Amino acid sequence: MKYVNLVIDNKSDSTDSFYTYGCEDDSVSVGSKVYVPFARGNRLREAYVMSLTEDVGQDMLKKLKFVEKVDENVALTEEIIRTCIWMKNRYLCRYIDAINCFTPVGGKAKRGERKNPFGEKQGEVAEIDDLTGQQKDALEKINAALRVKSHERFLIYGVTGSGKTEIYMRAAYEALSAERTAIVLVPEISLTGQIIDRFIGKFGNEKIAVLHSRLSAGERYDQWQKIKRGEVRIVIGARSAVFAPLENIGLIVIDEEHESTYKSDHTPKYDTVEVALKRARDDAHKGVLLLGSATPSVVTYNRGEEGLFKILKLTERYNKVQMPKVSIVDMREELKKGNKTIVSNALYQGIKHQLEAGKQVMLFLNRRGYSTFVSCRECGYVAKCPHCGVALTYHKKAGKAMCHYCGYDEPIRRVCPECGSKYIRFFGTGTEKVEETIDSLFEGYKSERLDLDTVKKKGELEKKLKDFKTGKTRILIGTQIIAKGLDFKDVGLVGIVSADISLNIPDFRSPERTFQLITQAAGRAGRGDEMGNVVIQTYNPEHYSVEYAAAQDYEGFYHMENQLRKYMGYPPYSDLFQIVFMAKDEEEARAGANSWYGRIMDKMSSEDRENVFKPQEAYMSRIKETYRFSMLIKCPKGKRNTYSGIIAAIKDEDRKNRSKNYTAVTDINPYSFV
DNA sequence: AGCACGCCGACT
DNA sequence: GTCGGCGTGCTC
Repeated sequence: MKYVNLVIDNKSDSTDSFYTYGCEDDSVSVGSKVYVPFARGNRLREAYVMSLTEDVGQDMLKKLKFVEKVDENVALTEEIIRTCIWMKNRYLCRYIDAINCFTPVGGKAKRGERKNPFGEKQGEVAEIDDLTGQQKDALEKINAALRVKSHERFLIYGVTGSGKTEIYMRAAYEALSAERTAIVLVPEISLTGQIIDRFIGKFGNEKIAVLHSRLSAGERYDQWQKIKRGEVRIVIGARSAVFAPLENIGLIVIDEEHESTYKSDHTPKYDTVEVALKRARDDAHKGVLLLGSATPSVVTYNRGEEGLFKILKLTERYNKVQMPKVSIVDMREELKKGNKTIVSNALYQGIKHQLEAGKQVMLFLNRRGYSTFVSCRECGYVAKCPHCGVALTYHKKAGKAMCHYCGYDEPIRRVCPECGSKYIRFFGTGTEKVEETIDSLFEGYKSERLDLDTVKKKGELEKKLKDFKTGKTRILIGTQIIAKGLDFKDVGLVGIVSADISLNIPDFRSPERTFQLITQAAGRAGRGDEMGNVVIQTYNPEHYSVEYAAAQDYEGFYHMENQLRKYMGYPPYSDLFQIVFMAKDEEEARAGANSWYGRIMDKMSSEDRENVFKPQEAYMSRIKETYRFSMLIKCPKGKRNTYSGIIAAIKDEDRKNRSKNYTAVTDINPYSFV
């Protein structure tokens, strides 16, 4: 007879704690999935064993109930349970939210084997002449850590086309040779078929499993069981694959580590890089964490400089392919010359030249965010918050320009405060407009548009990409969806229609995203033998992120941006806690936000209070009839536990209070603040 | 009395 | 989240 501490699979905050049950089944241990009678109805509930207890008190014994059934198919490991407890504290979610990340949700009894999700794919065996010297050095360091089975972290900073994938594959090979396993994470499964092909080509079909959110419940269950039974040694997938139930993990690769898709946007709002690090360093694995990017996030690179990651640089392109030639077009000059369209003369001439020479063209417009910003068409002035340095957002109803961080607002100006012109405009352009303009300018050349709406239809994306690959489509217009990882040999020109849209999103990461977008997009040009061309159109040609991107100088950008982050106290020098309050009734949401603000201020030291910003109406203040208020807390380095503790304590107060009519959702270091 | 409904509170 | 318990108030 033993006692087990369980977490009940109950979607409620108020039952988010351990319950002690008696257990007579010897096979039950930490990580077991069991069924227990719960609450008055004693209905059988799913539950997970979090820890074992030797003894329980007398009063507890009186009400003690017993484990009734064990589910042997879904046993988690102790390492997984440790990671779940860590996730609960780090992301302020429920235990069960963390546990559900690791379980094969929707795992119903299966009706025969489903077909392999790879289909008849045989994989591609890429012909690698030899590794470059830089690749060899990097690989040798990674393999050395794998050989002695010590936990180490590496960041490969390698320019586009420098051969990072080849290093991932060889490191995975080393891990497998030592009878260990590997996880390979990619930002978007549908766009990374190339990596999967190459892994299958090297390791074969049977050793690899694929995990991502687009699998059906049954497919997911099959993959999960295959991994659990030890039949596969490598798991490739999108962010949720970091939860693969592998044992003896030697290597976790995160390709394009800077990508926003690694931050989960629903509960639990985890950061994949952090979870991967937590798992890799666990004594059960002592694995190597390997991040790769051509444009590492400022946070990761800073951690590298601080010694938390070993930085491995790959500065040469494979086969000595030249970096593209980049030019910046000042759109203010275009306006002065009387060109009011979104295509500058330089871009027009560039496209024309490429099309006539039989080459292809890619055009990017990052229309992310609905945020309309306020700008002067004559001088490029953008209304910014004097306290936060981020662009102010136009609020039509209030007739004001507002800051989403601190709540500062100012009236909409009719006249530009910089140059006095009357050409103050609210910007917000989409890819459709670009398509329309391009089609009228280049009649007879087939163009296609690719953005989020297109990806939603299954098969549509693949078809459009195929048409471009075969040359049927000559001009591809898209959002950042087409900026990542795609490899087309005949693209002679990449045009960035407007660098300003991403630059002016009211977020401290805007310069970083702009730099990444331009660099990634530019990397699509000239992948074949000839040097490619890139044209960047902007109203901010002197902005450091545009200049450094045009110069293809990551480290220059990093040092500039890092200084600014330090000065402003943004990540990596702080963690940003965002708390969103939601309710059907506007006043309930407002009251909840104000109550939290008051209680947080009460619990904070006077020095910490200045890091708490007053709650305000969220930018999207009403979604689906739910009102939203949001609050931001800037948590300085080293105070994370203190601040998390305060928030957890307030959640606890709320847990017991049934009269509250709002929901508070915490997001630590959210991807987007709008 | 008998029942429908809604609120409350506890869940090991 | 979800259930049973219990009070209220309506109808027979």
